[in-house]
Amino acid sequence: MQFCTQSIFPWYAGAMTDTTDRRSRKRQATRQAISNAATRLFWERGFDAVTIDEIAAAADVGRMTVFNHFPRKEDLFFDREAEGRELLRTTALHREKGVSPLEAFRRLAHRLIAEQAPYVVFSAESQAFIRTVEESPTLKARARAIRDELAAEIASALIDATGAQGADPHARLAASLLLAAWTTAFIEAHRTYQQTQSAEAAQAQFLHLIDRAGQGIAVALQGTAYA
Amino acid sequence: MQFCTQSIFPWYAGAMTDTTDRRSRKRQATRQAISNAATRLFWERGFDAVTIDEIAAAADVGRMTVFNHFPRKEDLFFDREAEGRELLRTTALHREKGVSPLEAFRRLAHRLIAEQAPYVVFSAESQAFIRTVEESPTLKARARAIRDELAAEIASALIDATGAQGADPHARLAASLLLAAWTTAFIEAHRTYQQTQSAEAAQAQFLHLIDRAGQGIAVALQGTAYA
DNA sequence: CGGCATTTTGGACTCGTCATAAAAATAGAC
DNA sequence: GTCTATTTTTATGACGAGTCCAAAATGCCG
Repeated sequence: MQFCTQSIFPWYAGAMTDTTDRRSRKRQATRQAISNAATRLFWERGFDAVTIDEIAAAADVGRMTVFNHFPRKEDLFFDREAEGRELLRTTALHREKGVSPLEAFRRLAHRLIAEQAPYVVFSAESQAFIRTVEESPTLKARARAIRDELAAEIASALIDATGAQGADPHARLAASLLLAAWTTAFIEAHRTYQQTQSAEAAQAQFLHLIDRAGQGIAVALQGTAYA
Repeated sequence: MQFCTQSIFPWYAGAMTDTTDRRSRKRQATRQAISNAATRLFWERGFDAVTIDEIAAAADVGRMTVFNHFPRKEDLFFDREAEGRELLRTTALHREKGVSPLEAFRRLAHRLIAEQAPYVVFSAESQAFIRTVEESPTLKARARAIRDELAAEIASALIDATGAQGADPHARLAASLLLAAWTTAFIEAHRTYQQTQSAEAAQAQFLHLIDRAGQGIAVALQGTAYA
């Protein structure tokens, strides 16, 4: 598990790959050791101030082993991409009858908040997480890249979900607006939390912006299969 | 002038800094030489395949001189940030009476298309420009960063333009949605151009998406000073 | 010409990333 | 248990972007 999982979302730790044989278990163990060491160091000194060599040394492992498990340094920090991607895709695909994809995403936001899902938790720890990202140009760049990857995923999911023909530009517009809205809602909610130290206020801000943007995007996508 | 200016928007070349004394002139000359060399090499082999050393050698200049004029390698490619930023800011600030900021941006899009402004030109050359960016992870990352910088600029301009108090989250939501819409419109228009080889079709696609998104964003920002 | 500021330059250094090959650990077959 | 094949780890070396620093070249002005 990586920084964000360990520090912010501890309840997700461990047990995600089948560890049948000893080889897989050992591999997972070293991976874990590397991630733990990286997490601790990042937490102590920030992302950019920690070198791969230090992580390797702290994990008592060769430098190449680190790259073996985590192709990029940023992968030691952001590790929940796949899950988020999957969540978004299933939201678009498996939805109740008569609910538009856009409405499904709006409801997802409300559900995540209601369930206190890790993605939309506002706490001192999540604040530290945000700050760590903000302080590192590398992590900010990666965050932007992930945002675009998620937008592409949503666009593809929208096309798959509706089977719309020739409406790809609209799907990509919808995805782009959706991601922009979610990102902004998330950031602004965190800003609110930082100012008020109230998780409730932050959640309210998040949902307020999601709903506002949702209404607008629905109008923008009027006449398409997505709204 | 850099890659995009020289190759895509040649009519903007030259004459942007006052060259009173010989020192400034020489400095500008070396800067130009570096940029020209970089432009040619990027054009020939793509961005990532060219090293700073090669650029320096081609410009007959020391390696450090390159970094002296262009702090990052990407700055040799993207050089029109400031102008775009200024254009967006003035659009938000100096607009006709009774025209909302959002509507001002919509009209700007139509005006740029009508004037065949460099930003929204669709041609074989602009296509090559896009392709060069797409093929380089570094340039894609920089493009994303610029997008965020422009969004921040718009948000600040919106706040300045309306003098709205305590509505900053809405301003940032508006800016974020606006930039997402423009980016998508631009990309989709280029995609259309690539498929149809018709600049008219591309322009139509661009304006269609801008207008669609514009209507939606107006709804999203209903009740604020921005819509 | 000679002092002064700016610009240019070379060299050494850090860090992330990649390629390669060797070494170590492990699983399976006998 | 031993041998072999596969996987995993490791060391080494290289490359390129970016930074620091001190020295050298260049233009400016008295």
